[in-house]
Amino acid sequence: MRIGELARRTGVSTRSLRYYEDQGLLVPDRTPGGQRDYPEQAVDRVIRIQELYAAGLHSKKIAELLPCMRDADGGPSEIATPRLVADLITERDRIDRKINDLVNSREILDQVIRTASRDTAQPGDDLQTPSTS
Amino acid sequence: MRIGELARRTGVSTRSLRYYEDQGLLVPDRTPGGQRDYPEQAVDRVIRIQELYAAGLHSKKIAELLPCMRDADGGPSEIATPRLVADLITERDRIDRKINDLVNSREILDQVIRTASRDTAQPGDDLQTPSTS
DNA sequence: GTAAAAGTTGACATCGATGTGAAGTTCAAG
DNA sequence: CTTGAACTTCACATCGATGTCAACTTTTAC
Repeated sequence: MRIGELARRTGVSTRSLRYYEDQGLLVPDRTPGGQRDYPEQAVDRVIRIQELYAAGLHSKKIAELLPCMRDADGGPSEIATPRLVADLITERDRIDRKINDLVNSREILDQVIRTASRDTAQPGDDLQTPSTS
Repeated sequence: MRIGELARRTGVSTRSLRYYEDQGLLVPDRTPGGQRDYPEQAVDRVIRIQELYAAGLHSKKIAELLPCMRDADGGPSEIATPRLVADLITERDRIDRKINDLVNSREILDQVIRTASRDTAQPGDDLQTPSTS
């Protein structure tokens, strides 16, 4: 498929898709005319890339990581080098800390919300507060 | 206390502390000579500010939020306006999504780590993988 | 009083994914 | 063949907290 369709189907801008190529994350074939031609499998990959970006990984680390992940089409996945594994463990720890921070901040926010909701509640207000789970 | 001590005690750079003042997050008194003079309570506040930054809130939102939080010294906390509460609920939802994303990514990372550890394990390697909790 | 340490303001730099706009090319449909 | 949509490359802009450097002032210690 061409870049426009991939963008539509993943919700990622064409600008970003080209950037991913630049970073070596997703290198498509080219049509005779020079346009990008992505395989069906690119959709999943783009989504995975976005997830890893969301986790705070940088392009370079993602580029190293991707070949070590089993693709949906089951290509042979490379084995991470000890060097990469060490990096990933560092990242995992960072993510763990981040999750803890977020849970903590969420609690803080929620407390303010609950306080305000209690103190300003009007008859008919919905008093439900979503559970933390 | 002066800015250097506050920086040392919170682990936040003096640059950032001045920036917080600029954003109206933490406005200290001044000594006759013009130097910043922070109350003891500033330590807690700086930490809280950092937590909120870590949660992805921007200065402006934090500035609105801070007066609504009960201080350690128990000053009277303002009640959040309905407008702010709506914003905070949006932020809380965003944080919830972010937490879910992170947990997901953590799992992905962990899988690669576990796979590599299994496939490259040497006699004597520590096979423990920290639990997700 | 003098020097060093710590403070002040102001300006400019950084990082990295993404937005945006220009100028030109390819593709698809009439 | 022609037209417009979709694509190409290239360049520059953005956002926001923080780093960094310069020139100057205040505080502290001797």
